[in-house]
Amino acid sequence: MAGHGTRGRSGRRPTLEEVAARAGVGRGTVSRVINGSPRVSDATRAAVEAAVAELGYVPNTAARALAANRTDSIALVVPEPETRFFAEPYFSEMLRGVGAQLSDTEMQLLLIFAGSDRERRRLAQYLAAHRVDGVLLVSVHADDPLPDLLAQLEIPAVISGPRSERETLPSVDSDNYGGGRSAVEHLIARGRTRIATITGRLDVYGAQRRIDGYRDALRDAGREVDEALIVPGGFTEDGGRRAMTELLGRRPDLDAVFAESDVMAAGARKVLREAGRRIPDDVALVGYDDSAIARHMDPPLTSVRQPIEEMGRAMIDLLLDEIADRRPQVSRSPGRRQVVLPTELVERDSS
Amino acid sequence: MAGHGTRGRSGRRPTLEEVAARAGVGRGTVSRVINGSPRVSDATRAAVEAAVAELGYVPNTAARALAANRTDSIALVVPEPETRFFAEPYFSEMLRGVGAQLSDTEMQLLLIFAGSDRERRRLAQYLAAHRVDGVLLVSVHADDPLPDLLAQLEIPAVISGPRSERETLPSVDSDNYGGGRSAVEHLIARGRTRIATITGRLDVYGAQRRIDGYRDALRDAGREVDEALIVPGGFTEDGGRRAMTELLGRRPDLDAVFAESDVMAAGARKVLREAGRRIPDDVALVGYDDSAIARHMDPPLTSVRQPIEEMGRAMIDLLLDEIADRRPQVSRSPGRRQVVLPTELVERDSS
DNA sequence: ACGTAGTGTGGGAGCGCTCCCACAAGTGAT
DNA sequence: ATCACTTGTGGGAGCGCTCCCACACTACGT
Repeated sequence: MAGHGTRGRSGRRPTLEEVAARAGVGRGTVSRVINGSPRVSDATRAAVEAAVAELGYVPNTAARALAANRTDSIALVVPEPETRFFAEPYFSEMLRGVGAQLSDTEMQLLLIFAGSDRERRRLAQYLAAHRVDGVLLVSVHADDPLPDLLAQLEIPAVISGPRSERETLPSVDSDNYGGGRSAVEHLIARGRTRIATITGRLDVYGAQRRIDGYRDALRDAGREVDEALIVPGGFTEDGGRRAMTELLGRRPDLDAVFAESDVMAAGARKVLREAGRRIPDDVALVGYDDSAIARHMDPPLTSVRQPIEEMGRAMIDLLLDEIADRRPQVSRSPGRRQVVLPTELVERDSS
Repeated sequence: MAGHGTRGRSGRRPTLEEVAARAGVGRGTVSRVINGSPRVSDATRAAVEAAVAELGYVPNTAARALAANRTDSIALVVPEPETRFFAEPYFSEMLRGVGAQLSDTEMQLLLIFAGSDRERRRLAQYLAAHRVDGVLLVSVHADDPLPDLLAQLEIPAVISGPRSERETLPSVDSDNYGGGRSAVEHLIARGRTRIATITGRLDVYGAQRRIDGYRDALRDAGREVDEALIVPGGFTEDGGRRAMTELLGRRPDLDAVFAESDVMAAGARKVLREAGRRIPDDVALVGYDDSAIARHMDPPLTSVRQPIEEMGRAMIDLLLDEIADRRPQVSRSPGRRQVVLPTELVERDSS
């Protein structure tokens, strides 16, 4: 219970200076050992390490940040409200990936909400103060001023879900095109002939890509694309419901629906059920996101899974690269860094 | 585009000293203005504020932390894996509450995962270094050493979901007892006579309280508690399934089930369906958590809603109090601070 | 013998704040 | 006029690091 690497639970914490005294070396040497510099003899290093262990020394981050002018922390900015980001699979899975990848480093993770105006002003202050070494951006709209602000302040940033095909920021995305495509190919393989799609918000790049996948899958299978079978659902359940109603009115003979989110699929399912269509017998249904809703739907919903956790990991990798690149003022980033990760179709009973 | 509160987008940021020079005052005075001390004349304050605005001054957090020996940040510790915490309503809602309440302050939020051993060691280092002013603990098991560590280090902490009825830490909880009670009272009011319950993990205090509520609701209605109608489901879907199967075997004539989580309700629902029981006609079903699963179930599931966002807010309130109380070494906390927030029964079609 | 490179190492300077002591100036009682 | 406060202000000291220059000391050439 006594001392032994704990040294006065309530007393002052030991400083570099004290470790140096204990080890019989200078302050600079201890600093070198702590920071893993190679320019230290083995004997000295061992002595310092012993002193560190005996005193239970832990570096003072604030002092380090002040002296070295870096914070060793990155921020995950959540453009909060009403975003799909807060929905089930995204948030927790991405965080899991981010956390896992970060646990190998000394970096800490800050969570910043930028929903309200107040929060956004606060964020701007925050960034202006350079309180983080880098920023992770998620589900940012095309017209959001945040990326520009970051560029202006020269703060490294990585975005998940690029805003367009010519995203300037390093980005991580899942293969929305491939995801849409695989869903439709699956339906075709199952013998469906009149395949509709309920799309997401058309101002979201990823949603567009899913539609592209839908179109190309049909074309490549030699099918004609019937524009009447493409209806927007805005990523909401209610939107899905309305879209499905619309579709049933336009093309009563459809036999499959690809909803570009599980939530919209849930809405569509209700309408189908009310219309007396059986799933999957009369109409096959495929969703997107592989959320809890999909797993618990009746029947369980076939859905496109995105590797969200991996995306989180990839974002951290990119960001750390970006930060490292900027440290010595030489060698700018070689070029754009865009990562696209594959999706996976999870087949269940709805198709 | 020029200067004007932005001052060299890539140049050094202005310091207190520079603001002081600009305003024609001393360093101390600027510090006082920045920190809202009342001991500054109005004229001086105005001059300083003008200088701050002109230079676009933002305090350097690291320097402040070093000099004042506080970090202005708190950590939310997530004892990651397999926790129910990461499931739908909890994580995002609690974070929303925490974030909202924090946005009124200068405090920043750190997210720390403490799932693996490695992460836990890192966390211990982190706390030993006093890198946060306070800690938010969520879904901690009764035998977790973390609370003791925090006490030893004298780091203020608040726990959500007390570990037992004599939790020593300040805590925030929802009224699990009342929640369980209201679910059962609702079923009684609906004329159900043989009401079973599928419980959570028995080592979780909150789960116990829900069972207490179940028991008391029956007793107070003059019913007898049939122990055979109480089966543990461990908070998993599979557990819910097994428990339901067991229940059907023991008491084929039951006409209502209170599942102490939506996930278990989903498992129970499947078994009921396979057994040919109609919901709610033959068997009424009530869940707990009011998650997406409940909203999207077929039929939509009556469920007990916890005010998770408010819980997050309350946790921050408690923690900030705790931190403030500890600053001047006088006046210890007057006593235990335990907050219990009411739940709400959300009635849907399953009951 | 005398450079001429390395290696290790010590410690001064300084990062940008807060804390607090010293002190000037004003206010009101005696 | 004197004393005792109160109010406002300036600036020294110091928080615990990193950076970097200066200085041994060694090990080779020549």
